[in-house]
Amino acid sequence: MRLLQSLSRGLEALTYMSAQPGPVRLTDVAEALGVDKSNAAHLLKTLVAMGYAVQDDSRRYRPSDKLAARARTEHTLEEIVAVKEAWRATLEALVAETGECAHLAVLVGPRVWYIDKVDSPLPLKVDHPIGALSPLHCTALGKAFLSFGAAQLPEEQPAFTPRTLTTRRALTEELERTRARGYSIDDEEFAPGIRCVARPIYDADGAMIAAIGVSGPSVRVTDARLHELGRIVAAAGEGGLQKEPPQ
Amino acid sequence: MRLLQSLSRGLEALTYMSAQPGPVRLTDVAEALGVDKSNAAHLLKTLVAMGYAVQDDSRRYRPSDKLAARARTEHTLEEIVAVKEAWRATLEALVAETGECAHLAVLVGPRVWYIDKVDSPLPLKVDHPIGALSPLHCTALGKAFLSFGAAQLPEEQPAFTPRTLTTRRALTEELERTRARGYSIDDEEFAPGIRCVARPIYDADGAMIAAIGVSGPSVRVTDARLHELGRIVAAAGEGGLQKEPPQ
DNA sequence: GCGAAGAATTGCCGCCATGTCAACAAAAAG
DNA sequence: CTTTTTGTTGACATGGCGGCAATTCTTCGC
Repeated sequence: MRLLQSLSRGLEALTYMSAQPGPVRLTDVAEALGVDKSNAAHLLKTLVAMGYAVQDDSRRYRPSDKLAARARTEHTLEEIVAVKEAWRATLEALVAETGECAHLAVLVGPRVWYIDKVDSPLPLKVDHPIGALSPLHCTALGKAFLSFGAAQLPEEQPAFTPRTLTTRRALTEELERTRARGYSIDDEEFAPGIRCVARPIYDADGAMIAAIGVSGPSVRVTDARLHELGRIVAAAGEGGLQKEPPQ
Repeated sequence: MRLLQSLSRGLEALTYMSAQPGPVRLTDVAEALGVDKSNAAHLLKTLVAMGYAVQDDSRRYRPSDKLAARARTEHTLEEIVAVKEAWRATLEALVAETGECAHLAVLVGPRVWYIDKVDSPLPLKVDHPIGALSPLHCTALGKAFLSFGAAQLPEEQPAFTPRTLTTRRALTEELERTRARGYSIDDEEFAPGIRCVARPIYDADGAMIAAIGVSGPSVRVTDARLHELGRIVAAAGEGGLQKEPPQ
């Protein structure tokens, strides 16, 4: 079996850098790999050009922060916190405009994790606490990830209310409708009396990084109001990040 | 600038695999990269031999699960949420035992991000909301990451109170004391009237993944009480995860 | 501020590692 | 069971690669 030596050596350089506590010099890599420093330079330049390493200001190299994310199809904590901070104003604007509460969530395995929220000022309100986790198949934020992001429909779709969609077929059709609509809907599927809409937030590479949504009690959110909220949420987003995946 | 084509192509194969939802066939990689399938075979065999890809039973390839671990300076969201859920009972036990509030935080760039908390039942209490971010150099949770984790001392250490340590020398000495003690201390350095202690939580590989701490108002937390809280926090932790790095 | 030492970059050249092709083997599909 | 598709392997030609040396840049010590 023939292996490619240049590829092996490049990956060895990457492995070496990953094992070091801090950024490394070019000569360190050359010594560690037992190659000429000009070759080490070519290796490192290639890793940088391909996005697997970065070179900092002091001419040192370290593995790219995107390396893990690239491998796991997941974003770094810093990217997630950056989105949370960038979209805070949009959450506040949504609450100001709609009177209902607004949430932001990320995907964690088969669940969504609420990372920010702005409460409604009204006495009757929805409240998903920051730090809470919810399922994908019966929440608007979760359906956003299933429709527009990398989430996979979990093996089981337990019923939370009489309105929960629990068959693969019903959910697949619902996700098709969601994609066509541009925003997802939870119509009292997760909790009785609560209706929500949500839509994706994409990163600069066009991957879905978060979902943003608005929730209200069903006594206030009529059918017409639900779709109005959906359009408002679909149009919201001026946090300096892309709203839609690039063509 | 000359890049190494074999290395580029190998990394392109890795990137392609990372972007696919499931394992890929050899011919998929060959088509995606526009190379002959025998070359794709050599590329993939090399990635497998170097530990960056694995081949499953159906002759398909996917990025190695260790890819992220090999290169990462960060944990996945699932690992973080697993820690949060595993340590919830410990937070509650700490509050029951001490009467003060307890927090859990992760490292995000040059800050800590509060991901869980249990409030003190007393009317005078500390409250860092879940989702809040705080600096490293003047919080107990942050100092835990600086002492026991991968955090680097930021370039600037602004004063938040008259007690904030703001020189590199003073902070380096404080972090040495913290390592010797086994828990970190914030002695009204971040906010007047608030004292905190914290200690690291490690993952199975011995990397620090989170910090857990207890905070109280200084009118209640005397010098002696502060160290007592430190010892309690240092001894806490029965969430099924390691408390200390492996030898 | 300057000179020395160390680190990094760049151009060149020889050669062997690599890419392609074709034949063959194995697995999947009908 | 047969056909098609996918994967493997050996051979060959060549251009991509590795090392060397010169040059440039950065850091360090005085």
